[in-house]
Amino acid sequence: MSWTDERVETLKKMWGEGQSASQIAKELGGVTRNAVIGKVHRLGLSNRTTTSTAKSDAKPKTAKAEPKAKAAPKADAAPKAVMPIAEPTTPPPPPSRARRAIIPAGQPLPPQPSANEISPEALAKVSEVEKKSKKIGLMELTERTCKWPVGDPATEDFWFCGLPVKAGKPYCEAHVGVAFQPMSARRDRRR
DNA sequence: CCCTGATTCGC
DNA sequence: GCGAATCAGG
Repeated sequence: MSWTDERVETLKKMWGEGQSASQIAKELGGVTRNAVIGKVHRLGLSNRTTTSTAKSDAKPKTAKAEPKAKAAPKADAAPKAVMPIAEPTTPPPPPSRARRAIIPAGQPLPPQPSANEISPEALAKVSEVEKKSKKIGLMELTERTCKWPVGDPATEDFWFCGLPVKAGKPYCEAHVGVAFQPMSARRDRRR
């Protein structure tokens, strides 16, 4: 496969949307995530503030025998005024509601943690995922199983999602979606 | 172990 | 220009 205009455009679009390289690669097909990343770099639209591997130190196998004199470390302590973009997530509502089990088993309490008004799409996705969930018990939770609780802790109708977590996060992709709101779709909660 | 992006370098 | 191999981090 080659990088046709269309493909490049899809790449740009998805990358812009914050899609991961692997997702993009999967979408495009015929390419690996490496190819995608490589292309992204060549296109110049790389840094998206992610795995800030701002290391200028990459040592490939074949050590380049270039005793390059290291540039003197900049003494300019640029006062990085990083600030704004740091409020993207809203980790409010997840799960674990240690509610007193005084609730009539199987009655009125579907109030899923965040079933308020998260993005409908996200919720829909969650519902979908719940069907596929492994329905694992507390004991089966591991470092990489989604720890999103499903059902009512007060009943037998309770389990954990158990799907593979999304790199680093405690939940699977779908649940990360509802746990970490992008910050929009959240305004307007005035009662 | 899973995933992520970043970089290098032979092609 | 391309992307596998590799690196580095979560």
